[in-house]
Amino acid sequence: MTDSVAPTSKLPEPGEERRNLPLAPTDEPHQLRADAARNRTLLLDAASRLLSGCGAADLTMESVAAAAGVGKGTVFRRFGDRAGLLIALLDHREKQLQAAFLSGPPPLGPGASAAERLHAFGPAVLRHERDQHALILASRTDPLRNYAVPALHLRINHIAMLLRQANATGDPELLAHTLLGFIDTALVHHLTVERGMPLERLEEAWHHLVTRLGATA
Amino acid sequence: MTDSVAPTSKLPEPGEERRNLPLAPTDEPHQLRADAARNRTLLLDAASRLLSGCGAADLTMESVAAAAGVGKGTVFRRFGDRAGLLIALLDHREKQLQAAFLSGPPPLGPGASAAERLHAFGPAVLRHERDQHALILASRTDPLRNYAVPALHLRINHIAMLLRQANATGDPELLAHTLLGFIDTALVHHLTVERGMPLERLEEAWHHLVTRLGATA
DNA sequence: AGAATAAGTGGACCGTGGTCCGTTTAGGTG
DNA sequence: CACCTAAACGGACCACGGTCCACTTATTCT
Repeated sequence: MTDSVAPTSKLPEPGEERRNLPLAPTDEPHQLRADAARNRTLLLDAASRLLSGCGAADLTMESVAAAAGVGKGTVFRRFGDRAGLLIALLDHREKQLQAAFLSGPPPLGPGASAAERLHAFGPAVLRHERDQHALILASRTDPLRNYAVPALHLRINHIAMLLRQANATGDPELLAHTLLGFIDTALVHHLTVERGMPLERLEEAWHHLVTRLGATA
Repeated sequence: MTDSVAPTSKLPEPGEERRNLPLAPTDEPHQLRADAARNRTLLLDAASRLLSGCGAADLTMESVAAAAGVGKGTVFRRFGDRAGLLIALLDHREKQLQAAFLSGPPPLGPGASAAERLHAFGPAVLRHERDQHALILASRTDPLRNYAVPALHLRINHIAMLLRQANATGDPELLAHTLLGFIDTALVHHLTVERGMPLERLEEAWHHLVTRLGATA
């Protein structure tokens, strides 16, 4: 679980909502000092451990700090804020999914046609997110923050690329946003859990969408 | 400026359903006691006034209570939490938009074809939300909360209805979610403000989407 | 009218996220 | 090795959202 994460971002206060962050491209690739790196994994481990014993909502920054044997200030210095910590936690698990659609076997990975890969993408994400929904939802404090998460960019670019390969009509980037919006954790959770909609219905709708939007003119 | 807010409101909601969440504060129109109703408008007015003097992020519950001349507990009793207050504030302004697409003049309102109304809907919402984005984003603390807001249900049902009228293929409700997802405030703000995308590009993409998804089989 | 009761009120109180700043330490340099 | 600097640390501290509960008041009932 030694993966990188944004060290922090300036926390704005005066104006109003978040400014246009320079969009931390790759996470914190800046090599940390030895003790800092050690504490970082200590913290992530502690958080992960605590998380398996209580809901994400009950995870307090102080308890994580204590469990890791460091001061509270250290947690904030490293992860910026609570959401930052949770996102760092998610980032690690996300990598497995990324590997699957970037370089895994068809139909998700290369080797299948663009259309096939698009069709396979929805269900794959749907299932992946279902397992992580508690963490993901807990990490969404600021609605704009999502768009700063590198993992999302990767998905957008991936889908946009597949759409181009499939010769879809329209704006690939915006179509990608549309498709990803449909399998967004919050929406999916609302529909399946709160509204009791079967997952199959969502998957079917996904295929319909892909067929409609990804079709060649 | 300080707009006096309707004390309360029950909007006729077609297809009212689920209720497994701790009752959204906005939909408790069940007649309040006289003093409570008075304090409610006092609070909304105070909040609105304070908001025009500072960003939504700086609005504290205590300051609203003080400005309205009531205790802090009263604010929470009435609106549940901070998001509830902000949503109540938005709800009032939202009604104008609702009137426009429910009973206003074509092409947004009845009188135009379903397809025309769908095409007109996107730009209308896009503009409406642009004005309110600060408040809207500030009210989005809990990602699932959005789906409990009555205004969203109204939009969903409206779009789904238009899609049916237009004989669109696929699942009308899920298509409605897809379309609305594309014009979600957070996404639009991200694309236009943080990414500098011109609004026209979004509108164009909207028309493309509607054409693609709303088309008769 | 007065009694009964449900609804509303306010502010002390608490927990947690987030900040601040004086202190400590890693690790490079001569 | 001694020294120096930037990075990291920790925990006191603060502000704000949210809860609680003893008290007040509107409304209904007889």
